[in-house]
Amino acid sequence: MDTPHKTQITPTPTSSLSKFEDSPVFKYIDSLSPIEQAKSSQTDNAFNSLAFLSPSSLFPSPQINCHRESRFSVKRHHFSADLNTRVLQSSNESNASQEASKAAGQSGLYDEHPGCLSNDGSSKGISSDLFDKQSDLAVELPGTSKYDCRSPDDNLEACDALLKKTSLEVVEQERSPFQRSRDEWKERQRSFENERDLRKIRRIKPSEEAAGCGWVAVVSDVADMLTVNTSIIHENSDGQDQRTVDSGTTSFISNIPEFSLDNANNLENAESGDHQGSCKQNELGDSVTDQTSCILSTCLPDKPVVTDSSLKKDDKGEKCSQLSRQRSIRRRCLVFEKSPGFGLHLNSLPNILKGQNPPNKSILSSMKMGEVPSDNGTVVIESSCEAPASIGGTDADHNTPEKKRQKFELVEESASCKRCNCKRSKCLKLYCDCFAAGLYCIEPCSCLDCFNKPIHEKMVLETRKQIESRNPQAFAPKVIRSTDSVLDTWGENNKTPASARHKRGCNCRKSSCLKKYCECFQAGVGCSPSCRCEGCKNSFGRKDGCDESGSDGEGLEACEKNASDKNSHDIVTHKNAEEHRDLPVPSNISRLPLAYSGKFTGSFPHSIRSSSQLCNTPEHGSSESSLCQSKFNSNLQAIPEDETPKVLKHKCLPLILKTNSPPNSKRVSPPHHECSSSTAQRSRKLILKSIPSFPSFCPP
DNA sequence: GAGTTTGAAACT
DNA sequence: CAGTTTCAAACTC
Repeated sequence: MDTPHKTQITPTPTSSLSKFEDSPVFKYIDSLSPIEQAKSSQTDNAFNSLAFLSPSSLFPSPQINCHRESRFSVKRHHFSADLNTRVLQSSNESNASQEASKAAGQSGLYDEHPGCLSNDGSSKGISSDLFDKQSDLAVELPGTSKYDCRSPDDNLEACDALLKKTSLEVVEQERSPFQRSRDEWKERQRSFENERDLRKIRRIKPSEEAAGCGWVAVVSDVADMLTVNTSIIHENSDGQDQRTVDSGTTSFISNIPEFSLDNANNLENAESGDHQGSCKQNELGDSVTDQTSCILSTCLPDKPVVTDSSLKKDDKGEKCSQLSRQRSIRRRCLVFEKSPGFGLHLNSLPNILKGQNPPNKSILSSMKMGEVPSDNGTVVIESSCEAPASIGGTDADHNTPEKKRQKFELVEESASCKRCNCKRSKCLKLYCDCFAAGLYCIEPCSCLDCFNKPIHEKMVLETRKQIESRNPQAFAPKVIRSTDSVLDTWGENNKTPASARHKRGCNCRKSSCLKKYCECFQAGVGCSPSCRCEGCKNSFGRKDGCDESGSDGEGLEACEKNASDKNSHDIVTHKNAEEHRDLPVPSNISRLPLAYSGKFTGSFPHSIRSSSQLCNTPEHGSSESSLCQSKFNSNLQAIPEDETPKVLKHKCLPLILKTNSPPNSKRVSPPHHECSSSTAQRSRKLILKSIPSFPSFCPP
């Protein structure tokens, strides 16, 4: 780093020093310090150090973060203060910051080399360039004697010697105000380091790391910090790992929504390198994972994230396996902060069936119920076959560790399920499931030349905007739960589970709407008049009105009886639709598509529900879940609402709900496998009524 | 796993 | 808006 001094100052150390001492600035500083002239070099060093810092560096202004994440800027301080007070006091603290400094120093890359931070140097780099500069400068300070000396004369050795000499003298003296301020500055810089490291977590990209930017070290530092965070996690006195993240941690977590999967993986990898073999993977692993999951769930701001207690395992062995599973959830979701309404989109339910037949228990158990606000603003209460029972269930049922664990697994799956194999679209078109779902591609994806990654955030956002400009509904849920009025329009006979319908309808010509080529079928909904399909035989409901779902077989005879085949579905009519109304129907929640490009976001409070919260409806016995499994496989019809399309495709069920974002492309509604299976009585139709908790998304 | 089919998305 | 092309998932072998 060249400094002005370098060019302005004469080459000889002596002359430069003397000139410095003669300078007005030096005199001024000197006048402020009781240090005698003889120790001016010390002062000089200090001066040089600080001289390179802009006032804003010392006194960061809020605008530092103004580019992005106002949330962050607000909460950051919280975290900073919290973390710093805890971290800085810990014995590890110095290591973390020192290593961070070291890493930065070794790489020699600061923000003057934005490339190391963000490949595009724009989207992310821009947002926090200022901050990074400040913090980077701060990082340099601690070990900057050499650096400082370099400015005037580039004679490092001379400066070192001088510094040593003067420092020895100064140590004995009363610290000057200037020194005190310097100490304060150092402290502040540590704070910055911490924050900067945290921010860097978000921006590190694998390629950059590979480029030797030393990010591994930084990540490692971050890991340390995250580990420290675990201290914030409280454990039950009984030793059970019932942890909860305190508000501070939560804030922090929510402040780094862009914690990328890659980063997380790197972090994890780096860590596992050291501790591999031991499932101990420690707290860092847990911490990171927990936080990551929190991040996922906290893509919705302003709500505390309660990590599911299931995350904590009783035994380490389980922890290990869990960690490996958790790896899969470390997926960064698109957070379109700049575009109101965008957000984490977990709506796109992953393929539930694919590769998982029958769905595992965890999934099934998690599909208990949920509510989904549909586009039209109605809230669809998702119910499972067990819904009725669950309603009368007890909290105890779902609070068991096992239940929690299942829920967590579900979250993992939901977050990691989506994947694509795009080869030409660069994952920036709706062809890409991940992109369409508002998710970044992750490791499991087999895409080529993928641009749908956090490092290309800007491009992703732009592309998204472009697509939306063409079709504002492009990212809106394709399948919506119809309102009663709409249902009327569609006709009684044509109601599919939950009266859901594909918004645009399908256009099938050869598949007879009996294969997943058909979006309606894939979504588990019947075809509607809006479909232009030919020879529709959609087992969920034909567009001509023939509907197998015909309660209790009424329409079965009239229609082709596919009921017997795997695609036949018993639509369970919920006799007690009213019961659903009694369920805790959060006005702001449910399985909303987490990424929604709509403009309705504003109408929804930012709120997050933890998976446990989401599933706070009494859960049903696993036995029932089992009963439903087989059924579920073949019919996802019970999936009430809006979108289920991807439910069929992926085996993930999102438990993470983001309410404030209205439906994004693929909204996920937990598949409600109806458990009508086991008994005749269960074949009753489940009629899911919408609950007008929300203002209508769609203007009349 | 490779090739084919299919229909949505994108383009003209 | 319709026709065509592109694309990736679904499907088949």
